[in-house]
Amino acid sequence: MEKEKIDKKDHILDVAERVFAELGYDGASTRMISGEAGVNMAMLNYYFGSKEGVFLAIFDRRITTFQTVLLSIGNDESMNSWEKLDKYLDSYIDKVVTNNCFHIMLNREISKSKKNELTDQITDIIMKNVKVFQDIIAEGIKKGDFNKDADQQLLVATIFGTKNYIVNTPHISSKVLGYDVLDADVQNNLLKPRFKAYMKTLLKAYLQN
Amino acid sequence: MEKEKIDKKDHILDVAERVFAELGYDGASTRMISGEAGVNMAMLNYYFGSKEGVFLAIFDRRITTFQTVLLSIGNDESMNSWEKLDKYLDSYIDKVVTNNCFHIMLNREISKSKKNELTDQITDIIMKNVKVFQDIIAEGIKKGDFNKDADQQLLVATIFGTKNYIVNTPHISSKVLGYDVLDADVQNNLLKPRFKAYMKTLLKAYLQN
DNA sequence: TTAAATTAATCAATCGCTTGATTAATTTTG
DNA sequence: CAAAATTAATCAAGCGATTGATTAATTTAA
Repeated sequence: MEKEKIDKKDHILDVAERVFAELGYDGASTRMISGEAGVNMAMLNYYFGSKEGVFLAIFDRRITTFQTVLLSIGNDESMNSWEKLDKYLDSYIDKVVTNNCFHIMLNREISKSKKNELTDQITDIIMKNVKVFQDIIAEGIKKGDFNKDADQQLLVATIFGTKNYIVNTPHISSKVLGYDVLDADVQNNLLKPRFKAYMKTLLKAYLQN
Repeated sequence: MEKEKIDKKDHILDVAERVFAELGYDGASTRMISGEAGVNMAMLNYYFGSKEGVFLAIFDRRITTFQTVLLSIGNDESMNSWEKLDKYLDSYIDKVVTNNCFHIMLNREISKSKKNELTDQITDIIMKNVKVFQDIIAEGIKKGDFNKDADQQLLVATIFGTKNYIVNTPHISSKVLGYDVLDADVQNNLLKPRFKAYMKTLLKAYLQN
C-alpha cells in the first residue's frame, strides 16, 4: 500500500527528528531511532540509505514549503515595509516554535565550526530565509520607512538569535520565561502571541525614525 | 616540575575545547583529542578521569572568574542602571567573543532537550549569569530608569540570543556581517566595538521611557 | 509466482576506557 | 651526599561494548 509506506516513512522521520533534537546527530544512534519508531534497524537504510540520508530526509520534508511562504511575503508588492515585517514575523515565529525539534537539530549541526558538505548545504538554505528578511529591512531603509542608521546586519542576529534562544535552549528559556516552552498549549496560547508582540515592539523601537 | 604539569593539562584542555567546538561532544573522540594534543590517550583519563571529566575541567577553567566579574558589576552600588547595563555588556561581549570555542561547546550541550546531570549542571551556572542581567533590568524598571512596559524576560532572550547567533554559528554570522567572526583581529577591531554599540543602541531604544 | 517489505544475524570499524609495564622525578633514609 | 624507596608520568596494547551498515533468509502482498 503506497499510502502506508509513506506514513511509515513519515513516522520514522518524526521519531528521528525528535531523537536528533534530544541527543544530537552523533549522540543519536540508528538503533535508538529504529527502536523508538518500532521498526527494524535495517529499515532505516532500506528507506533512506544511511543515517545521513535520514537526516537529509527530515530536512527536505520541512524546508521546502516554509521557504516559499517566506519568499512570497518578501515579493508581495501590495504591502509596505512595516506590513511585510509583521507578516514575516508572524509566519516565521509560528513555524519555528511549532517545529522546534527540527530547528534545534538544524542549528546544532551548523554550530559545528568545522565545515563539511552537510553544514554547507544547510548554510545555503538558511541564508535564503535570512536574505528575505534582509531585503525587507534594506527596502524599508531605502524607502525611508526605517531609520537609515540601523545596523541591518546585526538586526538579523537579533531576530534569529532571539528565536534560537527560545527554541534551541528550552531548559533555559523555560526558566527565564516562567513556563514550559515545549508544551504545545503554552506555545500556542502564551508563547507565540507574546513573542510576536515583543518582536514587533522591539523592532519598531529600533527601526522607527 | 609542577609548572610544566599544569601547562600540559592546560594544553590538553585548549585542544579539547577547540575539538569539542568543532565536532560536538559526541562527535569528538578521545583519540582525536589526545592525538591533536600530542599526548597518549591514557593521559586524558589519568588527568581527568574520563571524557566527561575533560569536559567539566574545561568548564571549571572558564566559568569561575567570569562569574565573579559579572556579579561584582551587578552588586556595584556606585553605578546607576544604565551604567551597569553598559558595563555588563562590555565585559560580557569581550569574554564570549574571545572564548567563542568554549561558548559554542557549552551551548550545544544545553540545546539537547533530553535532560541529564551535565545539562542540569550547566543550566544552573548559566542561569547565574542571566540572573545578574535580569536583576539589573528589574532594578532599572523599579527605579523608573527603564520603561516599565518592557518585557524583561524576552529581553534576556534577545541579548543572549543575539550573542549566541554571532558566536555559535560563525559560518552564518560571518556571511551576514561580511567578515570572518572567528578571526582574532576582526573580533577585536571590528566585531566587538560594533556589537557593543549596537546592543546599547538597541536596548536604549527599547528601554527608554 | 514474483517483487517488495521485513527480519535476524553479522560485519568491520571505532568508541571510551583499563591494563601492566616502563621511565622520570621526587622524597626518604642511612 | 648517595642509595633506596616512593610517587608521578607515560606508553603500547587490548578490553568489551557500540557504532553504522550489510547480508541472506523470510514474510507479505499483488
